[in-house]
Amino acid sequence: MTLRGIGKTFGVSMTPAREAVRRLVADGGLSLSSSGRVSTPELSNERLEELASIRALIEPELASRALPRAHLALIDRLQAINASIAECAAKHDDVGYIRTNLEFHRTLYLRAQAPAMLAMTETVWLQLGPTMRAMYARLNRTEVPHNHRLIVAALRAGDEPGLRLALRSDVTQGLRLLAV
Amino acid sequence: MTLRGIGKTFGVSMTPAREAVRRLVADGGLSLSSSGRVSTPELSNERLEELASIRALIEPELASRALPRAHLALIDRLQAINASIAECAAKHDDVGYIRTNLEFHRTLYLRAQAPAMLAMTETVWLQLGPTMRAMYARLNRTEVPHNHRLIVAALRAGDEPGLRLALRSDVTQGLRLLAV
DNA sequence: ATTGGATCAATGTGATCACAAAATCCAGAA
DNA sequence: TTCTGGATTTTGTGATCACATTGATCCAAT
Repeated sequence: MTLRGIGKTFGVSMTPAREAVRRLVADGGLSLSSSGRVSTPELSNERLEELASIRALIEPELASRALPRAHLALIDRLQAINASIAECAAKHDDVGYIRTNLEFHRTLYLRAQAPAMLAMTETVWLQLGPTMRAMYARLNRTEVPHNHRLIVAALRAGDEPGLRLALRSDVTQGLRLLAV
Repeated sequence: MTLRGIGKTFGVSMTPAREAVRRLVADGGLSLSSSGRVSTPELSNERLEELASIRALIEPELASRALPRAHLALIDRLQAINASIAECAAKHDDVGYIRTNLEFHRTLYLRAQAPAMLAMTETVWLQLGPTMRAMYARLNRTEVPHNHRLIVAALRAGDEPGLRLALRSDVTQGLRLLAV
């Protein structure tokens, strides 16, 4: 990927392309080598564990804050997203699976009215992006994650401890698969 | 603050200055209005509470991870930093107080070997920067925070629950002062 | 055929320019 | 004195350029 190429792709000059790339680098979504060349960052196992821990810390908190504001329409919408996830899993559409999976989380967290936490979480997602992609590719999921159903159930029941636990499991589950 | 002015200050052109500013904006340290003008972001009480919550979530975790690696030299160094904090407090040097205060935390967290968490925490600090400045200015501290002494004591004793509690208190203490 | 270096193309960085939009300023009138 | 409206300056954005550095390619010698 070259700056000039990116610029030409989007019909702009080098300057905006450079700025966008630098922002991605600043957020950790891309890493730039010593010579300024960009590449997808290689995540060590330690860093992965760290990022998963951050998710495990923040996302249950976001869910807790969303819980009192979660009305029925939201829960139904989450269930619909789960259906989409199942669909992607059936079609072996990895990138769709990941995208709808994150959409599930984001939809829930948007209700938390905590933009800073959400932004932080999305930064972590961005950094996990390439690795998640590689991970789910060799996983061959075939159904919606069990924890997502637990999350919806806990929301319906207003069960905060159960919600936090389900989220923690859902978030750290991916790591366990990679630790093999 | 103008881009051209910043560039001239550092002896560079507009381009690097612009890039630096945009990076600060991306990290939340500055906010840019609709017309691209930069300004120090106005933190609402809700956002402040949120940022404090993030600190309360991540920083005890960082301290926990640093605890098993904390040798005596580190603890002595933390105590020395506490002395510096007391010095700044005595001289009513607000910005020095804040800086050494954060240096205390960063010194501890560096031992955690968790760069992603540390980066995340520093992002939060960056966002809190202007508000902390205003807060401590009208506070007129005169001595080192009690919680810092508790932190050092917990480190010496290897008391993880105490360490987490002390950190949580130290981090959320500032918020309480502002909620007045 | 392989390897070594030398040349060359390509890319990122920083500077400068043109332009549009926004802010400031100044004059004039109520 | 204060408000208003236009003119001027300022400022951010995007484009283009010059340059240094890096990676690649190619040719020659073993």
